[in-house]
Amino acid sequence: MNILAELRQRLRHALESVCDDPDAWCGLVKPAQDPKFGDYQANCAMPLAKRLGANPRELAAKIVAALDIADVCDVPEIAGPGFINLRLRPDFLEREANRVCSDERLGVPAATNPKRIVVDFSAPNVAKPMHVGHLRSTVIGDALYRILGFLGHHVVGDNHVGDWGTQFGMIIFGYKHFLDQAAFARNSVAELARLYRLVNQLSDYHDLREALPAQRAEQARRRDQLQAAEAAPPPADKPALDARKKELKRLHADLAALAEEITAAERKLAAVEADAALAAVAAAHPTIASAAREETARLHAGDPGNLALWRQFIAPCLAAIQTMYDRLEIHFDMTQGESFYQPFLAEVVAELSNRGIARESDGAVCVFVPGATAPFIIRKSDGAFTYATTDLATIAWRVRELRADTILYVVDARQADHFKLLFATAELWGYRDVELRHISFGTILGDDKRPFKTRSGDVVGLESLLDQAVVEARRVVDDGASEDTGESGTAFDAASRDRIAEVVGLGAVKYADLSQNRESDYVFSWEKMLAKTGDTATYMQYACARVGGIFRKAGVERGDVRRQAGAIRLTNPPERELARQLLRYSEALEQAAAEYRPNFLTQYLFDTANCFSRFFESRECAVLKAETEDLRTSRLLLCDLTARILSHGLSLLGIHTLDRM
RNA sequence: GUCUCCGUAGCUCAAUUGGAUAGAGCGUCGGCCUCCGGAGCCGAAGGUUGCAGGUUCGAGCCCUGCCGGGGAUACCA
Repeated sequence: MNILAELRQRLRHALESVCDDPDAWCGLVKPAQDPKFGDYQANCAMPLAKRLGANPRELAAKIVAALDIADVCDVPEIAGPGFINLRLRPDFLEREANRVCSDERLGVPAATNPKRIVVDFSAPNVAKPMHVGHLRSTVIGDALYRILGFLGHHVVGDNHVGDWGTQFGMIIFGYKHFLDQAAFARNSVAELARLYRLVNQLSDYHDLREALPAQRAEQARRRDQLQAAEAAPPPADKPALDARKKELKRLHADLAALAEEITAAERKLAAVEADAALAAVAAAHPTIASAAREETARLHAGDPGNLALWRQFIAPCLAAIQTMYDRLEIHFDMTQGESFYQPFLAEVVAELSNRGIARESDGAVCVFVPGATAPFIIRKSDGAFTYATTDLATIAWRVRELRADTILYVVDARQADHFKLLFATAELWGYRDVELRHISFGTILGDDKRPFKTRSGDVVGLESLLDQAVVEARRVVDDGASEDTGESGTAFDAASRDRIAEVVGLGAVKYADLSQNRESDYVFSWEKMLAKTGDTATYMQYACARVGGIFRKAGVERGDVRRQAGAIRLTNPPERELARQLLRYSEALEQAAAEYRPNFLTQYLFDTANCFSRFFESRECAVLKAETEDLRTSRLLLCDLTARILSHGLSLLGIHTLDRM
């Protein structure tokens, strides 16, 4: 049972006698902020009284009188300006706890009207190695996929990989001109990545070199402009003075940004020119950028040679990213990249054009969404389609073939504008029944608060991050963190230690990302990623291992305790707190699903492990040395239920637990 | 220029969408293994929620204006 939902339902009935729109108000039942206010609180009396012109405390009393919850709560208290405080009855808590104990679904009801939800996540560019930037989409998307699935929805996980864009033109060009046969034979993916980087670097080189004189001229112009502005006599009145100050500051900032851009360009140029061989290659291919674009165009036009190369490249690239997913245990129901939608693109453009939704502008075919400044370009002036076109075709396909009710795009916040235009265009096109949602997440920043890079300027590879996390975890295991207990680290054989390190290490990385509110940017820190104390997956895993320890010491199988005749009894505060917390699992999942925010679940799990630790350490809650046999069974059941919920909750985040660690 | 997001404890982040005395973790300081696993527990210090107004019973959250910082902004995805 979802207790919160139940209380809302009860309140709704009570409100029927007070107002004519109870549905609008019953949502104002919330978990209490402070234990002294009870377990839940209804905050509806104040705003409702205002609307009805009544006294809020009197209205609260009226609501309480109409409220039929004697079987669930003690008599409600009315506090402060009109809060209705609800305290769950001990016998209700016991009854529910015992019910959940024997419930496969741990008290979480399945959705009564399941939806068909497509979760579009991860979506790396297959031509490039995965890096930390891919972690958020992958991990958050996977968690949402699992949570929504457990809640009973029909979920389709789709990895919309980038397998058809300009990067393949670059690789094809690189393959034709710079291939190292031996390296390709040894490790095709690494060699393709090298070719991509090389062509990219050379294209940049020429572009930057061409742009540099103009940039320098611009820099000089702005410097003069700034000097002139600074030399001008300061205006007398305050507003004008402020405006001038602001203007000067802006000029300074612009100039600094430009200078930085020029420095970066110079550094890139120098990197090529310092390497004689590289400089020679660059000189030999002055039009490399357009040549690469032409290779892309030929591929898109169906050129047999390029298509054959593309096929040859795509398989090992997909296999390479698959090893990453295997390690992270990320599952997709389909991996349908951009290339899949290629046959539908022309039709999308034709239809939107014919229906007057799109029109030509400067040679490109665009949709001008009312209220938006930038156009949504569905065909470039050179005739090529864009990812806008692909995304539209993808919506059509998912609605037609998958009967999607909802499509979630787990994508970086920087693409918010793109999705706004995409969704608006889809609506103009007639897709009004499908719910399209951008599950946006913030950028990973470095210590300098700018998008994350290592000192060398490269992004941190995903694999090395995972490796380091596992190595770190292995070190803790080898140190024998729990050596005092008689279950020391040294008691584990090498295979067990590897397993523990892998579970703990990967759990730490995933949890660090999931416990963050996805909307906010966050500063990447190895320390945080590798942490094993505090609000970490390790903390929950440790709680599970402690439960395992208790049962080992008791010589009892966890499943057996559940099947025995005993029952949970709540005889003191730590037991009660723990039980109440365990009964909230359903609420936590609903909340996480409603906002598509896994951090609500991590928060719940941390609170739960915390409740358990207090229970575990409390002298009044000894399990094995409980005062009576009944109490011992009751507490064993509480331990078992705690571990089941922690374990299950973590599994929905893609994180394993261990019986011992 | 326009649009958009953000500013919370020394640091990294929460805050149940307008609720009661703003919470965690890390770090710092002080207590806990004669007791089921110390990867733990208990406690302390630490805040004018960037600033100034406004809306109301009530504001970190909503409105206005400033200050500061990201991001996006016509043919890369």
